[in-house]
Amino acid sequence: MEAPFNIREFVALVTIPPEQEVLLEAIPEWKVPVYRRPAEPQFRPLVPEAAQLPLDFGAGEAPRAPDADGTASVPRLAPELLQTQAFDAEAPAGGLPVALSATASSAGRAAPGAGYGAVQSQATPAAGRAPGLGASGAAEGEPGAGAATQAHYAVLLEGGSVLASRDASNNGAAGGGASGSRPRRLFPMLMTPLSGLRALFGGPSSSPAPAPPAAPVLQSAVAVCATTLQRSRRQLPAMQRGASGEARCILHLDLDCYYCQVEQKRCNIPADTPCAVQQWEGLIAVNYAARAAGITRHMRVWEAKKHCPELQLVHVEVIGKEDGPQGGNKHGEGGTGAAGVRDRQSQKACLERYRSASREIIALLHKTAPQERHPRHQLMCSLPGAVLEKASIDEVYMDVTALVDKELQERADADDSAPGACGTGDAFGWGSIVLGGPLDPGCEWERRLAVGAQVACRLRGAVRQQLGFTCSAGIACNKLLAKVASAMNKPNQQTVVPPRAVADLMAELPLKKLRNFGGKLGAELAELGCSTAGQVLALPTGALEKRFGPQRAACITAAMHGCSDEPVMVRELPKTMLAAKSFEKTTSSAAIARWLRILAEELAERLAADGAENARRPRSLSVTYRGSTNGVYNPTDRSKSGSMPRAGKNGVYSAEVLAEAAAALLRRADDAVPCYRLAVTVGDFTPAALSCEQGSIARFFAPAAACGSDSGAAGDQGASPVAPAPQRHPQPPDDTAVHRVGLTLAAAYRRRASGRLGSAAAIQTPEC
DNA sequence: GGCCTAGC
DNA sequence: CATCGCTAGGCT
Ligand SMILES: Nc1ncnc2c1ncn2[C@H]1C[C@H](O)[C@@H](COP(=O)(O)OP(=O)(O)OP(=O)(O)O)O1
Ligand SMILES: [Mg+2]
Repeated sequence: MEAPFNIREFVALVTIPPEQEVLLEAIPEWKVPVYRRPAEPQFRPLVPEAAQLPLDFGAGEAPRAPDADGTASVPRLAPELLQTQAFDAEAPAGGLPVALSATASSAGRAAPGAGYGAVQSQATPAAGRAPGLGASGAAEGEPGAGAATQAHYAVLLEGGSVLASRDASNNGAAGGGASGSRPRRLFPMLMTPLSGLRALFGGPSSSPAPAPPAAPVLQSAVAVCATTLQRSRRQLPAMQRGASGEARCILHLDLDCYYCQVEQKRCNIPADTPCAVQQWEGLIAVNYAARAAGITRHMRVWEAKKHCPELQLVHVEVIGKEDGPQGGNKHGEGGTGAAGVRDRQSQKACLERYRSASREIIALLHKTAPQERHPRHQLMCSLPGAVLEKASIDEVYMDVTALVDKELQERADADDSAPGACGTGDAFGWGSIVLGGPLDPGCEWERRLAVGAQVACRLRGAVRQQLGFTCSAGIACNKLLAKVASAMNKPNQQTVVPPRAVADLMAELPLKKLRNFGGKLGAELAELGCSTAGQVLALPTGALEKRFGPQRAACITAAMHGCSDEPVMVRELPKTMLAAKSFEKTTSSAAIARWLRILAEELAERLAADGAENARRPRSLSVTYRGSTNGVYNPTDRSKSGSMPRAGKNGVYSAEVLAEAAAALLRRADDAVPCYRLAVTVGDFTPAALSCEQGSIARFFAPAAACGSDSGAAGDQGASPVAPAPQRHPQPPDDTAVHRVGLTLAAAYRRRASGRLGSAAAIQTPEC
């Protein structure tokens, strides 16, 4: 479990007498080599939902909601800069500085104390859950109300304890014209005292003992840093914002002809020889050399051979004993190309090779762009490195916003004033292709994307060099565009989408290339005469609403613009696991039982490995079958589900038990026979103790209990082939039909909208 | 719980 | 005909 980001553990306090604002201005900013982003200085709250968290650490301050328009009446940032005390050159043991806080109040009443999220919820979904500086971490002795204007400033450190607390009153400190009421705010901070020291006083980073700086100078550096970060995240075009309103940098990585690469590596087939992976008679992956010969996925083997006789074919691994009626789970496979012992009638495909390679890739990505702060590289606040979402067996999304911040901060720290080196990352000779022309280092968003491109390059280099796989990447401000981009230049390339290129990109973009629009939803839009996103946008007003309703219409329109605030979710583990086999029609219950057994064997094996690796076990089990309705083949799968049977002694499931439980579920179906396909699925994982033994031994102790809970009446009927068949006919798309298209899209929007209004914490739930 | 859409 | 095998998520 990742420890959620938590502004807690340490706090140093700063007093900022108003008159010191003048002093601040006297410090030429160019001398403060912090990462500074040019942006217009209007204030908006960073994270509206976070504003409602109990962030106050001044006693008695009540959380305050933002104004109706989502903004809050916070004046300029200037005052937070300044004079410090108790700000040690040594990083305190409890953590690193993560935020600046400033509270001010005018005479007589406590500051409203609105807390603004000190962390971006995008980059750190967990932050929503962190109580921030809850009452528990409250500073002592923050009286809040005073006679004159008071200011309370703090540097918040990780963790939670409050080291000290200090107020500044207008009177006491110095005359300065007092400003009025200033609600408290928090600013994410990108540097620690140490980095600030080095940045300011030029000690080589290896220098053991940097000279302590004058506290005020240091503080202003810290504050400028925070300020610039703050500014850069305000007032973004909708397209660039996440749900939090912050700019993001999103990568989409997609392995090139994935299964082919796995097999070519395994079988030592050179990349430039035409190669395809077959599953029985169909191709499921085709490498680029073979694509050049016109071979495509879903081609039949004979067809492909016709196009390209020298095509190297590799069959996916198959399991299950060939032909014999018993299931002995022997892993067989058909060599590189030709003679393999494989029998479609008795064996099933096994995709474990690709799953396991996928896990390695994910692990490497995770390692290369760590989610946690580097232990030695403590110069940063503990914003997480990257959020990784496994989107399929060969794709990931990564939110590298925090990494980009970090990189830019480090450049600033190093006074690496080589703005020209806003390179697109060419370390490996895999330059990015930038839509709409080269990136402009003068544009902050493009600069950020350039850093994202470098990160992508680094990640691809790691995958290439350490695992031998090439992949392509898209770099953009949201998932939608990043995915479009990653597919635009393949193989082994990456594509950047700067905001200025989006309109042109979308204008011509075929709908099929947009996630969620490749199916029936896209087909319906095609019925309206649209084949590109631009054409959808050109539809007469009301046309979309008429067809899809206002909600879905709004979602569709946003997508057509290239807008999406869908967050990159922390997801690296599968939520369900299934084994499936389709076969020729069978009415034999022995054959069905045998298939169930083979499926269960595979599943049991995978489950054991997963349990050992991830300390979890599934609670639900379901059987999917394809049968007939009214005696005629029905291509629509149906399913029966129940709860998992009890695991064996060591938490390991035996294939027998699994198979029997599946069979019991199937018995509850009256239309499963004749049967054309079976699948067994497990899911609903829950934490479980690690099993100490690997599955082989536990097989001995198969608890006889069949189906765990419900369905005590397992012995119900089996036959009655001609059942009442309550099924409808294949529905013509008339007006009365349920209109299910585009629901996913709309639901995601609603979810985030409610997140903004209600509990921000609910948006992301942790992995089990 | 069961079915549907969308994707790789 | 129904290309296979697999995953995620939505609605009722
Ligand atoms: N319909 C399918 N049935 C079975 N396996 C599939 C299917 N589609 C894709 N796969 C598998 C094989 C692919 O190598 C892998 C990744 O898919 P995908 O990324 O779409 O293509 P690809 O990785 O083969 O080529 P590309 O270079 O275009 O990404 O998933
Ligand atoms: Mg791919």
